[in-house]
Amino acid sequence: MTQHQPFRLTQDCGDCPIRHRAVCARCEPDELARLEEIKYYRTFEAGQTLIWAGDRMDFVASVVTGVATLTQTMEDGRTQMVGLLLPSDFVGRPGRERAPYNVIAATDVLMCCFRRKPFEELMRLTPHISQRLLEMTLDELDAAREWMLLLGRKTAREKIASLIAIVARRDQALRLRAPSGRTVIDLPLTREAMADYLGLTLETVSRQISALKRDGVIELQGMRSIVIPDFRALQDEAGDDADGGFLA
Amino acid sequence: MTQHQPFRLTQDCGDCPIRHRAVCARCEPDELARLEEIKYYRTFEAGQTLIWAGDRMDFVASVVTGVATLTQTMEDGRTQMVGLLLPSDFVGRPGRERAPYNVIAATDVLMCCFRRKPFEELMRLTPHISQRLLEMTLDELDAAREWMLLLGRKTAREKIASLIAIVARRDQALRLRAPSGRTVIDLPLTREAMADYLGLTLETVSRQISALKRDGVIELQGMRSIVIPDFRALQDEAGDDADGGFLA
DNA sequence: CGCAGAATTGATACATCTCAAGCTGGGTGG
DNA sequence: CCACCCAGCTTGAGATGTATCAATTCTGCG
Repeated sequence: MTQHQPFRLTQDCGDCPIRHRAVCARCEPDELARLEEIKYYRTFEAGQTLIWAGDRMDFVASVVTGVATLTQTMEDGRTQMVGLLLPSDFVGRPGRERAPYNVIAATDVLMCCFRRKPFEELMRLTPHISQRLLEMTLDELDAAREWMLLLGRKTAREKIASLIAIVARRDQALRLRAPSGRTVIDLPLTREAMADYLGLTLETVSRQISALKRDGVIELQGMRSIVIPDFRALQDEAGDDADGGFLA
Repeated sequence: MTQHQPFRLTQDCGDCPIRHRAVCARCEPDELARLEEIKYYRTFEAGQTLIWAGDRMDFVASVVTGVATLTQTMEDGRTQMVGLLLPSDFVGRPGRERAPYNVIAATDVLMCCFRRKPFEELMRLTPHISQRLLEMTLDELDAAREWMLLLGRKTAREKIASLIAIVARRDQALRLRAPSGRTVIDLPLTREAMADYLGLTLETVSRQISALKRDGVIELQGMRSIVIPDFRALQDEAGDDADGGFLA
């Protein structure tokens, strides 16, 4: 399991690993100070459900470390993941009482939380927060739409390649460098979780990963770590435009 | 083809049919006056491409009447619709130079446009606009996520039923009443456009529509008008939760 | 009337699902 | 320290839903 990085729960926002990408990214020092007053940290264990669809949402939060999934379920049990929450992503929606999706920790997760009401109040006073939130929501909408193309039109092999490429890009974005030649990523999802994300069955996921490995597009290190010998080759398999527009 | 409703291009915002749902919905009279100064109307004919993916976006706009589609295309021609723009929907993204998707008029369309720079300026001054835009973007994100469930996990029959149900709900929301027993909707999409929305082929769309008709779930009036004898029955076919959470 | 784009319908192919049987690796207790 | 256990993974064989290819048949319109 992924370990928490050592992280004091009295962490100063200035040292926060997601400071430059999260909802607080645009805040001036005084605004940050006000956020700091109302923030509190919570940790969740891998596998734990943070939020149940339909529950009251009393807080909103940023993912600091770890990975969580947003999941939607039909009555007969069919489930579709509708979002992958990586460090700096925002959870919850100001102005909405109830959570529309299940939020599940894929690894141990550290969240930076704000009670909803005070946060909404603060949003009214500090436009930098709502500006940044709008920006992030628009980015998420773009990501959701890219995912719609994947779900509607890509083959199983392309879907797997796309998932790996997307996680690799996000991973590297946090480290502020673009994925290049040899890249190693941590993909903390079970085959079943990947299947739920990609609209496939876990057997098909397994077969396609085996095929990509056989063809030398990826290598596996243990069960969760993936080596990408040539990122461009992976991107070709994903069927994405060559000029892969990474815009953040 | 759908006709324009008679609509003076010097229309007063107070009489606008989308006044209470569009990006301007929250504006006070003085804010509205400022918007009114910079707005201008444009019409587009059915079939026309309003915006090409990759083009500069010099304006943002609201759909006043008509229907347009947001479309994403892969190099080999596979296409996926990622959004259906109905009256009151917003097009374009403040702060973004280039359009990420094709926007195509499905019917004749009337748009209420704002040049991007002045609009962005106005957004900074009038929080009611950015608040409303955030709200609308969050709603679109929810819609996109509902669509991800459809694309990833629903059968062809459920997909068709869902599309009809969603359009019926949107249609009735504009008229401020919920779809009940007998409902008639206008679905101005070709079979091919529906296929692109649903991640199917046009033949499969045709077959499933025939099947739903055979089973009495829907009736066709001409090529574009659909009668829904019993909305609940349609919703069952769509596989949606019975308590269909329509939240706007 | 006749044309062209759109829709329907049929026959067949194929990708993915389903069901089922092993395999693997890391943790546990004797 | 090793055998066992079990969740997660892999692989196989066959079923099935949707795509593909190919005719027709509608429908609106010049």
